Parts: sequence; C-alpha cells; structure tokens
Amino acid sequence: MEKRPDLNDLTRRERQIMDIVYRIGSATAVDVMERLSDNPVNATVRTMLRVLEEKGFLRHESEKGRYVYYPTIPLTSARNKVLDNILETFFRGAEANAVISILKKSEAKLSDEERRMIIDLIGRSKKEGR
Amino acid sequence: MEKRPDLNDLTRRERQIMDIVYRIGSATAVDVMERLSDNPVNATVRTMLRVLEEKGFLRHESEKGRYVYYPTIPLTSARNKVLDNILETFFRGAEANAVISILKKSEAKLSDEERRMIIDLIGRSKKEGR
DNA sequence: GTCTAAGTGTTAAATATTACACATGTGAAA
DNA sequence: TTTCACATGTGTAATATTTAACACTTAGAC
Repeated sequence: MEKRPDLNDLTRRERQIMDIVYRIGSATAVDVMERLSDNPVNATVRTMLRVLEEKGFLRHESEKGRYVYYPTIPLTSARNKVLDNILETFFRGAEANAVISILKKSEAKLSDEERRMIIDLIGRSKKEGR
Repeated sequence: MEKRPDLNDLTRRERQIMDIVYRIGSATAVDVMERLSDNPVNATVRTMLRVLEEKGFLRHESEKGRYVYYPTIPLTSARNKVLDNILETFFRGAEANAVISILKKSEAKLSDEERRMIIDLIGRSKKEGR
C-alpha cells in the first residue's frame, strides 16, 4: 500500500520547493534554485526534486535533456487542502474574518461573475439561518 | 540583533506543535502531546517547546508548577501571515476562488454584521473598478 | 565526429532535527 | 513533613534533512 502524498508531511526545504513549483506551475532545477533565497547549490536542488518525486509529490517530463517537474496534486486540490488547514488551525469559528481579510487586500480584483457568486452564497447562508 | 520569529522557518515537528498551540490558544506539554498523532514521549515534546521558546515563537507562564505556553506572535498577526502566504502561493490572481471556497464550507456561519461588511467590501471593489 | 556547456543520478559526509533516559524539582494530600 | 504523582531541564543518541563532490549524459556549435 503506497501512502498518498500529504502536503503537511513536507520538511522545510521540501515545502519551500513545492511552493515554488505551485507558484510557477512547473519548474526545472534551475527555476527552483533561482527562487530559493539562500541559494543552495544546483545539485542540492536536484536531489530534493528527486526525493519529492520519490515521495509522490512531483513527476517530471524530459524536455530537451532537462527535467521539467510538475506537481502530482493538482492546484485545485492543493488549494482546498491548504485552505482547510489554515481555516481549521487559525480561523475556526472566524471564517468571516478570513473572507474579509482577503477582500481587503488590494490584489483582490473581482469579476462581475464572481461578485454575483459571492453575494449569492451570502444570501443563501442567511436563508439557511447560519 | 535578534532575528524576529517567522512562522515559515519552522521545521515539521515545530509547525505541528505551533499549530496545536494556535488551535487551542495556549497549551501545556501534556496538551500538545495528546494531540500529536504519532504520540512522542513527553520529554520530547518538552524539548521542542523549549526550543520554540528559545527561537522566540512561544513564551511560558508557570501555573501550579506546570508551564503553560503561549504564542508570542498574536493570533491576528499569524492569521494575516498565513493568509498572505497561501494567497501568494496558491491563489495569486484567483483570490475570489479562496473567498468562494470558504463561504461554501458549511462551517462558515456569518453574523448580520459580517454579511454587511462583506457586501460593503464587494461594492467598494466594484466602484473602484477592480 | 568532437568539444563544450549544462544538464543528470548517486553516494557519502555534514548538519539539523527529533527523541528519550535520567536526574531533579514541586504541589497537594495524608 | 513525608510521600507520591507528575511536573521540569539536560545531555546524548538516533534519525532525518541537507549539502556537495563526482562521474556520467545530452544537445548544439563548430
């Protein structure tokens, strides 16, 4: 029985690397190395990428001789996972605070569609008396 | 110059422990031990708590002979920090998805006050043309 | 083909983290 | 005030993580 990869089991370095891969979608060893603040040696990064692949967090495709790594856990699942985690740990019973914080950040641009959706969800929660 | 504690620098075990402390607000060694899934020995947990205190993440008060540990980074700051992190890493340009996901979770009960606030924020973002 | 730059996997050593045994301290009940 | 259950701190051992040296491969320029 193969254990399914769980983003919470990552070591510090592994987490840094996975974050980078998720941020840019896919990454080569060089991509990752460039973005790590304490610039480790290239070989180090490659070792870590290989380990992450063994553990099932990444897979790679060979492209002109170099490996491009992709997350095995799709972005949408990863999003749900991390969101659940921090809601549970930091915002339990205060989910609204999370929503409000996000909306306050200037980056939070909304499409009309999204606006409608959010308002709809709020209305529904009111109806259901929560 | 003393380095300010950063929640991203935590090792795996340290993170697990900090999560528990934030979840329950404050904790003794026993509290933490009970909640760790792979039940390490009490001395181990105490060692980790002491390390976390040295690193500046926790402080303790002695209460009837036992130590009660508190986070030094207040919950509200921690919330902002972790939220920023996951927005940047997983939801950049898709902040609305985060909002929608949270609202969809049944735990997200809202007060009238909160509902009003959220709607207000959305209205404002529309006005400002974002 | 040959050379070079830049990629790769592997292994072993250095470092950091985690775990626990043991000695010691403390509060409360008898 | 003695005793006991249950705290604590520390030193050392076990384990995990991280690093880098080394040898090998490949694509592309010449």
